[in-house]
Amino acid sequence: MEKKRQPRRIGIADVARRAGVSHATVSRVMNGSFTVDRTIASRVRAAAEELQYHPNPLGRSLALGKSETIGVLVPDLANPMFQAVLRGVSMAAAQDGYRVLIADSSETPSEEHILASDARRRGDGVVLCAPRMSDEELEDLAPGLQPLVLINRTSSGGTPTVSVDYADGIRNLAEHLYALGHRRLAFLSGPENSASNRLRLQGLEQFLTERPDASLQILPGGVSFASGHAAALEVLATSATGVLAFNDLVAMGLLSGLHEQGVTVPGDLSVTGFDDIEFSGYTSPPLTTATVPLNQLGEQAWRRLHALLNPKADAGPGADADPATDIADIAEASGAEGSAVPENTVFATQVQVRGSTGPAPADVRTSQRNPVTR
Amino acid sequence: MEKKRQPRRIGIADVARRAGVSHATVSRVMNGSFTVDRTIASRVRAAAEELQYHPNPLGRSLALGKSETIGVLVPDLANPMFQAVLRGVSMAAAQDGYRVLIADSSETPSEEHILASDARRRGDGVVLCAPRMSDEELEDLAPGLQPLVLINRTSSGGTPTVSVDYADGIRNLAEHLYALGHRRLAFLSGPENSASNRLRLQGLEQFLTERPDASLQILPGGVSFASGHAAALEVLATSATGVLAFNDLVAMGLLSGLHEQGVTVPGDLSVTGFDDIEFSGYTSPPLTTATVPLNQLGEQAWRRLHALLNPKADAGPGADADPATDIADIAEASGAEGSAVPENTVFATQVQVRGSTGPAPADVRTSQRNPVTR
DNA sequence: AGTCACTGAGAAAACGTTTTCTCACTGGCA
DNA sequence: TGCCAGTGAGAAAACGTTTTCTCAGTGACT
Repeated sequence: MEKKRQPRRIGIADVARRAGVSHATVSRVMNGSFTVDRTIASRVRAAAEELQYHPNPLGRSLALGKSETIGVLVPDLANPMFQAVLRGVSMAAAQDGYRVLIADSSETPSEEHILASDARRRGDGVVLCAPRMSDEELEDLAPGLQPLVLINRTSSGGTPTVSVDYADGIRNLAEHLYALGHRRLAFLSGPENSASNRLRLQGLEQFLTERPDASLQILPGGVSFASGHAAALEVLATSATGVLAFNDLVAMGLLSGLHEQGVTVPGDLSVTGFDDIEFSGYTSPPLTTATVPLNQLGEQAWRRLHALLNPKADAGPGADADPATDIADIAEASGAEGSAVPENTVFATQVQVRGSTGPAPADVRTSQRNPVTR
Repeated sequence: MEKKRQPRRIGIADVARRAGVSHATVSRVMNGSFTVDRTIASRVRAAAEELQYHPNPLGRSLALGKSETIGVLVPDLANPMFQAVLRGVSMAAAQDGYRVLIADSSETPSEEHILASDARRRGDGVVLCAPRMSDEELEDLAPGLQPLVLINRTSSGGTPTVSVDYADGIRNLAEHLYALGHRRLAFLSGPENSASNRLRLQGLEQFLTERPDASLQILPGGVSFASGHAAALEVLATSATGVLAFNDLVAMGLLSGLHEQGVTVPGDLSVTGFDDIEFSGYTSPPLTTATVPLNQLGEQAWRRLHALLNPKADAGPGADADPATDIADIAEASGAEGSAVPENTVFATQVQVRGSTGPAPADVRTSQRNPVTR
């Protein structure tokens, strides 16, 4: 029989044999080392070309101790907000020659631990995007995940965080409604253990202290279009004239649900979203929301991670050569003084006024509605 | 000085040493081999637990020759259609314990080659989602990418393809407009080398032969919201009363552009999209479109790839309890005979009538409009 | 002419697993 | 007691690279 026609993919050994040199030399040539004779180098390159040789990334990663791949964990890939963030990370990482491994926990906090660990081990670092796990769990997990960057969540261990000023954003939205005459507001809250939800609540609290004549009712909500849709009746059961939804998705669901109930927006009720996802400008009516630079959020997360992965020239003179000591640098830097560690970045939001908000109705609408039991 | 406090991550060797056994035994225990003594096994497990040992996936992949990771190449992560497909693949793959590496070519066909090859080499297989490269390039590339599954594109080499019946879909949309009285139609076409665009054109051609009294004008378009927006004036320059957009994104852009021009939809002009992306039901007016089961598209792509990766028992009765056998069902269902090679799956679409289409205007609208030069 | 620095390439170790091969040991049976 | 099958675990090869170490060869300088 024949010679077992090429059972396994061609490797560096084949190239070496063909070029009549050693593995080492082939490796040197492929990696652009200039310590190889011109003629030999070109011979190797020719052999590689003829054999269509491409180095196996696995072997390469193992030897190099890095895979130029990072993991990104998101709570739900169906959510446009996370899609946008993921895209921001991916684009920015690609720019620097890195790839992204996606992990979707499907809004299941208990899965996050495993997914994050796995994603981390398969790459050089990981980005946790709005993880839903508890603070304790996050603290436990974070040290083992380094290099790690968090989005919309913080951890004590000096882990870089990229986040959005939700408190300020929702306060501004509330102010916007207040300025339109709304005094009775409702908030469709997000997941219990969502950090960004807590921030929104803080912002609203501040709003309430600043505007004593305003009232706020907090309704249990969710994070999806469906939960917004489902909340329509509950919203109508309140006396609120302005509703702040947890995010655009919820707001859009609410809009849809209200429409089915024959409620006019913003005539009867004003609605705001949050995030300014791509299509929030094209709902009917277009959604008033707080713009979040989602792509930049991802991009910045990558920047941070990249800095962690390449702790290159930033330190002062007399930098030591041992790469392992940068751990010490990191530990040290997290201190108070203005050393190498960057502050956590917080993105500001901007109120984007569209059609879903308008002046508070003049008549007392509540009297016309059935206060649903509860 | 100290003992060089754990410079590298702990490996199988550390566990072996601690448990007083060899690497091999640790490996056996970790992989659930039953050929290990109970007491030793538990000792190993204890050691692994204490050391918080997790096998390095890189080493594992190298030895096993597989990484349980696949690559997915999409033309543009910003496009909700591809997001949905990606999600479908990712969810389904995760169900089977696989991860997804994303590669976004940013609608740059020349990049696809490199990105696809890289993604392929880093994983066990790859899904090419609507690649924009030329047929020749695809034919060249496909053999080197196996195991490979194509979405909305075909290749000669027996590569499984999962696709959408765009021809039928757009024909049905055209019929829908025709039934509403529209006779002069326009098509905002997609990318030149998009296979799905060609299919749409074929479907429209068939429509024209079936409806000799209808006319169609083909306008160069694009794939994005922006291109739809930009095409508004050009559309108005035609005498068309019904416009078929390449996809929902373009249709939404067009809607937006038309709105700015003061054109009423569907009063003055009817508009259709394609794909039924998540938010097309919430534009103003809601978009009439053809529903494409995007998630299923991705899911099915994964099924196919999975079948290629695990060419396991599919023959004969004595069905195993493994739930994965439904792959065989699918293959059988689409094939002529019950053989192992699955036919390409084609998903049907369904016209989703919403608010953006209506009866053709009674008056000859063209006379009221300025025929723009060209 | 002899040493020395230098250049360039091969041998071998390293990365962290899995798996085949090999062999020591145990117990049953003749 | 001696043989044999069977069990279970260690040694070593394999996966495909990169990189350190080593050393042969070359030219220059004293």
